[in-house]
Amino acid sequence: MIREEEEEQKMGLLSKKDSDEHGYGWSPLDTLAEAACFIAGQKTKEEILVPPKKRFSNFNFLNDMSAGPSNMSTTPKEENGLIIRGEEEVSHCPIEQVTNLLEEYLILNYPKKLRSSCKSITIFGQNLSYAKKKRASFSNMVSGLNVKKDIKMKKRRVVVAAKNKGKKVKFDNDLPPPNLPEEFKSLIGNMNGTNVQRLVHKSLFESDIKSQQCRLLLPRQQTKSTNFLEPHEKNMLRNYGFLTVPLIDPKLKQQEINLGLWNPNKAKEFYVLKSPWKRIVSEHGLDVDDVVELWSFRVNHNNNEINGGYDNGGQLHFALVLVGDAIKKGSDKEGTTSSANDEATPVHNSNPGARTPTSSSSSSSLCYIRACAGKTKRRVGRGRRSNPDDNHATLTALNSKGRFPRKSLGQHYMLDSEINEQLTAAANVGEGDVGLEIGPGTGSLTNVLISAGAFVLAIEKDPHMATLVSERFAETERFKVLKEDFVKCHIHSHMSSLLGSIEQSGANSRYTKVVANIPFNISTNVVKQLLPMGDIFSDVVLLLQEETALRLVESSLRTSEYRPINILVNFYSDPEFIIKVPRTNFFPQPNVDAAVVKFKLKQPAHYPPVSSTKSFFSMVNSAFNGKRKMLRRSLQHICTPLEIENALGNVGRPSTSRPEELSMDDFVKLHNLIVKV
DNA sequence: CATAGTATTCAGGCGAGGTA
DNA sequence: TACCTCGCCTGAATACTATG
Repeated sequence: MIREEEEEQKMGLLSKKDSDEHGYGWSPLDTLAEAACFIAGQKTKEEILVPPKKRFSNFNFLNDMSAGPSNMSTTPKEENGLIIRGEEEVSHCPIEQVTNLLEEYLILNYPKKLRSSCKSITIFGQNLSYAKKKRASFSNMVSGLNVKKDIKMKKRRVVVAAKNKGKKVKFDNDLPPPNLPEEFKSLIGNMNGTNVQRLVHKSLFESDIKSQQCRLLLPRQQTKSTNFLEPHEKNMLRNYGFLTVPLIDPKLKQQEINLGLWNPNKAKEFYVLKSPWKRIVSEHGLDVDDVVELWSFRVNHNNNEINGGYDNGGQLHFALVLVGDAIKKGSDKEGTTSSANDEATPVHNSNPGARTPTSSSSSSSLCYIRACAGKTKRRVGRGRRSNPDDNHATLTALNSKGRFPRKSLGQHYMLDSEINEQLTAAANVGEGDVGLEIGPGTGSLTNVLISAGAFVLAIEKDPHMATLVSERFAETERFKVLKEDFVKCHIHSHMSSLLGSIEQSGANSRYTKVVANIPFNISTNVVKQLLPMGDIFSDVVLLLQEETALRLVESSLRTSEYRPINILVNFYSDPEFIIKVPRTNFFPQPNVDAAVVKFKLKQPAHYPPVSSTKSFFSMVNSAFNGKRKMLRRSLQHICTPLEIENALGNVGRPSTSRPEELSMDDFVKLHNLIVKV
């Protein structure tokens, strides 16, 4: 037990019984009602008007407000307070007595932990001038009880108040005139930036700097007057809580930052800058009292081609500018200088033809919302049917489960239903086919597969997403989901049981196919696992990292990319590169582009003729283990160098061959010759 | 216009959930 | 399990406003 509580027990203020009695199911409202009963004398709690209220911190004890104190100039709103009505003892009770009684009651009846929860009780009495003087938070009343923690809290507050003295954020427009540094003007001009405006001018506070908090609160007064967001951006923020926006940092380096919204859809919405704000703070050595300005501007204004026809406002960008001493600090950290003395002037296409490398990188890393929203709108414009799995639906589905894509699971959700259709088309999925989907996520691809007439078995590792997708397709009998890790599960037995149940239902399955958007980090493992399953699958269509896709499909002899996986791919399948898929189609956006690859699986009878696939791939792996070694050396554990040289001669290769010089057919022949030996 | 009560603002606290 | 990140909540400071 902590020392404070021991002391309180000695004083008879706290007992374990109290703690148990009030530790559960207690509410500040109950306490206040009971305290009011105590003060009022005879009343029971039920007789006291308790207005419905969520926030309990500002209860006003008002004596007989129905009559209304004669000198009360503004009528308090009932919902703000707990009102004790009509009792003589209260209405005529001197205010100091009310205070004392309240204090006495709470000390006697509630342990410290609970007392500290009703900190702010504003007390009004008939003598209002006295009441105002006496207007102190209850925490201050309690802090006079020699309770260490409360004294400490009080001291801390005094320190904070002293620190902030004189620099409290002004609520009016008493801000210095906007003054965008020349280098920012120039850069924004090069990006064809328009609608340049200062959103926020702010001295940094502890909460903006503290590493635990990782955020910059944007004063509401300043942001609400600027109207810097377009309606669809506001909607996205309200629905999903954040928006990724390209930011020019004080070193003119471009990065992305998340703009968050607190208290969405409530009267008091706040904008905050989130990740990677913490990194910006440390990179620029920002500290309390440093002054920063956040500017916003739009790029690609009226450029429907780039904006996907979504709107004419252009893509939102931010610029973070250091002001005053912060500039020096920032430049000291960087070792460069900057000036910020010019008058702010609007930047309007000062250099329309020029696009800096920064700006081009910006367009390649459009914030996900804009990139994907643009696509959706464009499709609608072409008159295509609206799809239930557009970006909005995908994000809504995630939001409905309170999910954010997990990096540990490599989750990147496809936002473009057209890509899902192309995946399905590549596998030529039709009526009666059986599809295996790995990682269905929100079910956007699943939906396309089912619509194409397939029975779908989905394997989902994330239990939340498995629940989501099973709820979504609860109506259909063509769908089954397994909460398993594909890499570890026995896919053969699952497929057998599914095929069995389909046959029992009287349906005839034509082909079994794999169609999946899999996490990039497990793609090679999945490929290795799937391709040898020509006995159950006819086609495997995967969305892979573009580099992986190219390596699997197009790696040629004598290149550093030529590896055992290429032998495996060609041994078991005929691979085909279908299309490239830009990274902007995913949420969250990965750092690489993707591509659709189709593997037409060979039937086991059509595999290259080797006596044993196990010994064949063992030999291939041994050969590539010593990639720079000649085969006669790296395979000498199988047979003698002379025999290997002879075998290579029979294959038509020089005796000094290295593994990257042999095709899959050459390896097959070599294996068969060595095995014969 | 002065006064005093109410409303608003926002820095800082802190707990919850996610991640390494 | 410790650390990170997020976002709601609290309360002091300040602005607003009704009244005489």
